[in-house]
Amino acid sequence: MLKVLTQKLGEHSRLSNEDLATIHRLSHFPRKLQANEDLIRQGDDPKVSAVVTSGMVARYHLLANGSRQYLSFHMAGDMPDSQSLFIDRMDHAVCAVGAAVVALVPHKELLSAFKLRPSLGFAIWRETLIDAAIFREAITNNSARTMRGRMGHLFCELFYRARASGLTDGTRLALPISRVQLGETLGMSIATVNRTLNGLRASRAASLQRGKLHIMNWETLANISQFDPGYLHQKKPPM
Amino acid sequence: MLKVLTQKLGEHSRLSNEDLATIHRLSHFPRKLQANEDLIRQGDDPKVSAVVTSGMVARYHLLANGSRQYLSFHMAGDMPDSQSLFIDRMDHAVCAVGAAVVALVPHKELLSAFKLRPSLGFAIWRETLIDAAIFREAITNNSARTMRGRMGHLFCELFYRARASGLTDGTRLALPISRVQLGETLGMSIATVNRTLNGLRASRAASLQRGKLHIMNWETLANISQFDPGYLHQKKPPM
DNA sequence: CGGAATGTTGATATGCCTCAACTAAAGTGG
DNA sequence: CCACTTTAGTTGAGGCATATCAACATTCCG
Repeated sequence: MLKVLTQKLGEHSRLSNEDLATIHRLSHFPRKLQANEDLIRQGDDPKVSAVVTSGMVARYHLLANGSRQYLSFHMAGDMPDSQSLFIDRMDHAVCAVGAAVVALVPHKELLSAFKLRPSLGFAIWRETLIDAAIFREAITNNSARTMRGRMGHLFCELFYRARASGLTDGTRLALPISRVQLGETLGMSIATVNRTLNGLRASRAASLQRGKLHIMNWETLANISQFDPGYLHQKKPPM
Repeated sequence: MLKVLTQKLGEHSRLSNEDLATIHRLSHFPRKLQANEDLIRQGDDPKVSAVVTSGMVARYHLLANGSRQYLSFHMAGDMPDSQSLFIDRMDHAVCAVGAAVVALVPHKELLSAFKLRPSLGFAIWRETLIDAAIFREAITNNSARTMRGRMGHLFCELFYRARASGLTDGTRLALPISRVQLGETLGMSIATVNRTLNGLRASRAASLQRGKLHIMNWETLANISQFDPGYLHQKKPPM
């Protein structure tokens, strides 16, 4: 079940056999999440960290008016709450996007594993730094790009990351996200979400229908959104 | 010279005397930066990490059209390029905002210090996680708040962080940032930067003149921007 | 099959960007 | 130290992109 984690870490870090063995010795408990169910809430102080096993989860800020700002999306192998290892109170929440399964690993075991094998800790530290790079890119995306560019960039990133982990189906990716959520991710109104989606489909770049993202033309989409995968820091680019 | 670092880490982590001694044994070389000078460029692969000694530095993305998206601001004690410890190619640049001095510490020494004393590594890891929390807040700020709220929130955050490190002068803080940079931070045009600044001053909340941020009324400003410092994860809030 | 949630599209209003003209400040060389 | 140049800041007018509102269509789910 933690195979997804070693695979993910392998995308950017070199792990020794000892490191791998240490990971596979960690206890872990599966937890199934329904679509939209919260895994962690803002203000929580969890004693376990989650590794996504299947499906997709998202981080979000809960705003004063009750609406949300989605911050990032996480798929198989990702640790969406790695920060809770070292930070007590959650400053954001994590919920399932569509149905999902996570494996819960006790903080205590992770921390002693890091003390035993620093290189393993460094790999997960690196993973959290890549998370931060993704956040930075989101700042730029939502602040400096057109609506079209924003949406295209999000689609490029999600598809690129999923493809690196072998989660895509040719040119398609399961992305069970609503229009409202897309708007709360990209900082646009629902009406604009729809019109932008229409535009991308009309340009034969990408479409999102019934929870499936279809990349119609990668070149076009990457061009529209100025997508440069460097910030994902993968060892070998799969495209 | 690394005193600023131990003080900063002390804001969120408990360090043993051994940890402190290990930090003070690190070699470090000062580097003076002129206003606007780059410390690191996008694409670099630095072998040293910087600790800000005085002044302020900023991270930014360089965009295709030559303009910038500023991502974060860092003051005394901060490590604006801690990520380069574990990630080879810089996905963003770091420059001085006004004149600044940094202390450069070789990666090799930091890494062996972490292996020797995991708790020290964990403290700096925690620091990078707080950085990530600040990035997340910037996503929300630039995506979900009004122009007024955005600017107010940035001012609150910078002032709050500076105050925690004893870098403020009553209600004033040196913030040698131009209108253009402010616009490239908050995703607004220069004209809007000015009008928003006028609005905040007219509301007697805050003003920015000749590189000095003046918090005229903290309550008002925090209210305007829905500022909640929880995400900064400091042990004891100074206000 | 019925009700609720989600998605779609048009009309209208408005906040922000763009452009432009101007002012103030800072830096430079004689 | 002052004239000159350059850079940064300020403000108004106008147009446009996007939010808002509203009506309706579709899908989902019990």
